[in-house]
Amino acid sequence: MTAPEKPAKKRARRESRIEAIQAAAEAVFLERGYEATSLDAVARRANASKATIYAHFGSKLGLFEAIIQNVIAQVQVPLQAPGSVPAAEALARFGAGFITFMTSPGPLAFYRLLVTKGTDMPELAQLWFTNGPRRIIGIVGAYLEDRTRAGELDVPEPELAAELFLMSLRGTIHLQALTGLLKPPFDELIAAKVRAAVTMFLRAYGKPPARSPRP
Amino acid sequence: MTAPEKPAKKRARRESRIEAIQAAAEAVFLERGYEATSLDAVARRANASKATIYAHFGSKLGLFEAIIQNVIAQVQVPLQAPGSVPAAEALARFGAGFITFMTSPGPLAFYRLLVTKGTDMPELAQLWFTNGPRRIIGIVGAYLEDRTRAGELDVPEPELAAELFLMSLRGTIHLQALTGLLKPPFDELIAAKVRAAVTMFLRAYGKPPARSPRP
DNA sequence: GATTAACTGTACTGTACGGTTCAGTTTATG
DNA sequence: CATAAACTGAACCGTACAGTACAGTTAATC
Repeated sequence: MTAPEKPAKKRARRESRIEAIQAAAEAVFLERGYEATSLDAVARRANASKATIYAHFGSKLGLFEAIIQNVIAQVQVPLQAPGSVPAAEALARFGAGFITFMTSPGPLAFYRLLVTKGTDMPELAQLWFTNGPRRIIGIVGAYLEDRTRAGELDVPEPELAAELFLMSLRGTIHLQALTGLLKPPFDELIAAKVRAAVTMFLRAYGKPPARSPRP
Repeated sequence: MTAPEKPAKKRARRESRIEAIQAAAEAVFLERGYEATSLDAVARRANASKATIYAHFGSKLGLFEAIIQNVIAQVQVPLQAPGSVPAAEALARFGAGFITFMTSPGPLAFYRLLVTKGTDMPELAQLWFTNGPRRIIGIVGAYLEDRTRAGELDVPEPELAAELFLMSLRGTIHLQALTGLLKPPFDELIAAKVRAAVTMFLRAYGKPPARSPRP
């Protein structure tokens, strides 16, 4: 067996083309959805030719799956690691970060894609769920557990409580943003909703500073 | 002007054809999505001809919008009007009814349609939002307000609390069902989640029977 | 039973798109 | 500078589909 020995610059150019195609495809898929996206449009946007697309990705579906995988791998939800702030403040930051992310254009479009094509690609849907929602819930859950151990909160099932807290925020704002009923910016709306959710959460799981301690 | 005087049986037949087409179109649209639905398939399923479809609905988009409107008008979310049961029980029924509905096949498919085409038809999206989420939240909110007045609960902002409660249920189960990661039945999962949400809600807004009254 | 509204079935048009082919060009390699 | 890998651009094939046209049929009306 002779090793193919791919020369460096050839490989670099090749990958730069692949990246250009991926970037263009991501944009078009997110903007128009799977079915409404034509590979001619992708090629045009990438300054590439359809032949190259097919050489690298094999088919429209292949390209799509590569894009999805890529987006999942690259996305980073901005999660403020809480320093030494009160739980109310930390929760508010978690909540605001989460819902702001969920309602921003990219993630909204990605959510639409996943919701429509997810059933055809279970492994990718699973990957998304693990890397996205599950991971975020895990982070907040860990925080709740930590604060419970520290005596600041009293959360018997941190993971479950984290899910309820975060998901309660994915409420009407998300629905309205998804269906285009609400146009950005909705910072004030978000702030109000977060305040309400934190209040409810602390009424349930907080330890009131000095008055009426829970038995 | 001579009044057209539509005779009864002609009109009946006409409307029966329209209904057949609507039923077929609803099924195909829900199952395959807007783009992937062909009017030939709809015609076949309705035992109708494309000409008739176009005579009644004008275009594919026209048919689609009629279907959406029809579904919104006909849907009834099963909301148990709570009799004289404790709030915990009433909330559990509200919650279970809500999430069971949200994760059943028809509503899931409808949600997918709305999420992908909603931005193109703002009036219909608005109609859905008003007749669906907003209405349900209103019903639960009214219940919470009533129980608060009756002294069984202590909910300062009933509408907001209702939203948080219901939306917290639309959590991972809904996400997984949407993306095909979870196949029915998930009654046990739902029951567990509902129990958790009710517990959290009552910790926040309930009046503990005898011990440690809130100030 | 003649008239007519509504419908079916089929064939057709035009177009858009997934995928392929290929001739010619760019660009790194040795 | 000759070679070869990778790419472009454009033409092309087959198919699927929105929408139209129309000839023939069903069925209600008077």
